[in-house]
Amino acid sequence: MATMDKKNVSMNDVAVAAGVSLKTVSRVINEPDSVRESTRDKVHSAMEALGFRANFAARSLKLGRYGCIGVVMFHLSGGAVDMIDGIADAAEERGFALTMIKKRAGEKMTLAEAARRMSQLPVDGMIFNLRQMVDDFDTFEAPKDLKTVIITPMEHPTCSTVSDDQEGGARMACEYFLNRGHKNVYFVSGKKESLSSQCRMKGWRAALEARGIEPPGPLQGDWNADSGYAAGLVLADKPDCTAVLAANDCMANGVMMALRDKGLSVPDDVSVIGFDDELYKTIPNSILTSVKFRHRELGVRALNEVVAGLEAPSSRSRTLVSGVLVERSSVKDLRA
Amino acid sequence: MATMDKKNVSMNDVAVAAGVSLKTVSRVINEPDSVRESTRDKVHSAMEALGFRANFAARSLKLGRYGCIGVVMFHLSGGAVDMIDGIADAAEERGFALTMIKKRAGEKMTLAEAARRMSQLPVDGMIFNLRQMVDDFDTFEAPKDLKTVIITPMEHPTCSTVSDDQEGGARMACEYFLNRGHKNVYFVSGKKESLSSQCRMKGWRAALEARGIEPPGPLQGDWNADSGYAAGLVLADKPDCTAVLAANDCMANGVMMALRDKGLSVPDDVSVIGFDDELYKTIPNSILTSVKFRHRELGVRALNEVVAGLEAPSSRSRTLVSGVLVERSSVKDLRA
DNA sequence: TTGTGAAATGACAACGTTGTCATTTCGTTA
DNA sequence: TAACGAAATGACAACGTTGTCATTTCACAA
Repeated sequence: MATMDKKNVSMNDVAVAAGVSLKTVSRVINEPDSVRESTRDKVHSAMEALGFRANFAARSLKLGRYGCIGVVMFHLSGGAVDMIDGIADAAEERGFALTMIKKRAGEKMTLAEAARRMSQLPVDGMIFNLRQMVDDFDTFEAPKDLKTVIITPMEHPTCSTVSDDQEGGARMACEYFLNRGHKNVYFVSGKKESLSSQCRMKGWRAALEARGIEPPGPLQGDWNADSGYAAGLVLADKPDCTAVLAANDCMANGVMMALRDKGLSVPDDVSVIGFDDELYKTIPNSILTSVKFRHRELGVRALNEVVAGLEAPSSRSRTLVSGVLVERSSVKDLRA
Repeated sequence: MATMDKKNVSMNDVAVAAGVSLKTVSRVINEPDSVRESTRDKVHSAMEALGFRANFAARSLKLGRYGCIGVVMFHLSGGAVDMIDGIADAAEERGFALTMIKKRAGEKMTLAEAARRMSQLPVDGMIFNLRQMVDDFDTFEAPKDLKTVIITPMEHPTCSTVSDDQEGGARMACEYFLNRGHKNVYFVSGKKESLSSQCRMKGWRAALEARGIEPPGPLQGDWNADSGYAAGLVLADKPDCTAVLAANDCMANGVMMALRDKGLSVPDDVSVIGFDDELYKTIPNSILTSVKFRHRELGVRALNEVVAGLEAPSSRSRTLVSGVLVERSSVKDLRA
């Protein structure tokens, strides 16, 4: 059979089969309006019959671009799904595909290393998803011809960055407490090395200090419910504790369970706010008020920033995506 | 400056700068041992000085392969993170990068459509992550030159498939109940259109029927805790209900909360098993026994299957990754 | 019919690599 | 020193597209 003769069908094969020139086949694909309808049909039939598929490599070589955005996942956690979702949807919409690589578990990857690997791949620009500190963060310089956007709460000297406003979210939650008559707010942190946890803590601290309140020592957690429970047991014994901000919903739930086990009621005795708004998925009739970040939106913004910067890779911007306070009934208004 | 003269530095530029031929530069990159050390050093310095980076398109064009595996996410849910993690790690290890596209929300994507889009991208093979039914599943034929692996519980006539053994996991959980003296097992399902839910239900049914037990009508849930709670309220009124299998942990938790609110104790009055083993993250001191699937392993297997099939795209295999029962204390042994 | 300008098509080079094969250089031995 | 084989290097074509520019075909008016 004719189709078995060659491994790959090229435009030339199609051209011969259709009795036209190579260039005409190219035109049928890239500027169909410029070729007569009868010719177009011939070419289309030939493509169909031979099973032609344009060669990505040749095309990119000629065009000098790939139509792909690189994504480096330094960290792949729960919220990452929504972010990838946002990145992928936005990419799709703008006609880009994603090329992804990941830091291996245990491996220590620097920004420079990530950039080096990415620049061997078919990408026009790249996004780094960076949730922890990395050695060469401040000294890193992105390749001059490859627009680079870093998703991180820290500011970078030369690259564009995009981030949730974690600090602002924490501040918002704190002020929510304070505006309802609470005199102080305790804080349960996530893992020490997590930038999210650090930012949330920073916002909490700032909000209290802005009102002249000395922040009490934060309690160290590890994101999971058990560590929240342990913190809750400690907090239950503090008479001045009327408000607790936990760095995520799981720990907030742990805190609430501990308080309950100690005979205290939420929100009547102690008010609680968490982060990420995901407890309702697991707990029926959940009452937990929570700060929710729009991970999807974050991804969309990051991708748009890359695409916008393709022509001017050295441009630099900083985008913050605000959080939202999802109100339920875990906070008591003490003024009432 | 010399570095500003050209947009992209080619091997030719390096060759001229180093005073060697184009081919020698190529050799320094691909077979360094075949070039004298002094020459190698000259070339390396030149590459450094000019900031040379090999052109992916040209290289792929010549080699006829990309070193990339395509991933199509028809569905991007919680467990997907671990799976992507597995795929990415395995890819990394074998020297492949990932090229990813995603079905847009609301868009209706068929396998043929996904294959068509992927074959325009730089990929040597592809993985479809398919968690719901799709119109052309049975009629789909993968491109002959592009190894295709589908992650799905259904068998496919021509493509290789990889899946968790969801049915087996459900059977295992059921038998766990039955072996401990339970005479019947109730089932709370996930969303109707989910293949996971359907498979889990099928396994539950099979396990009961194998012992000559008529399965009671399943209760319809939607994966979230509230639907589990509703189911739990119904089950609390059934005197013969001693064992409940919920299609995920969130609903299992809902069931347990409802039972408790109705004055029943878990496991003393009713035993419960869930799926996914994630409740411990959210609930302190969680007692829920759960069937856990190894999503990461699933991803690894899928990638390995693609890579193994690169040379023989039409080969076909079926891989099942077994689940694990994580025992806690939510099941009572009635024989004791 | 012929002439005209616009529309349609084609020939050829170029993108930056790697494979093939020829040539040069080198270290050794006669 | 000459001759030799092995090691190192180079010249050139090829991969499958798209851009440039030249050529052919067409519809229409004279």
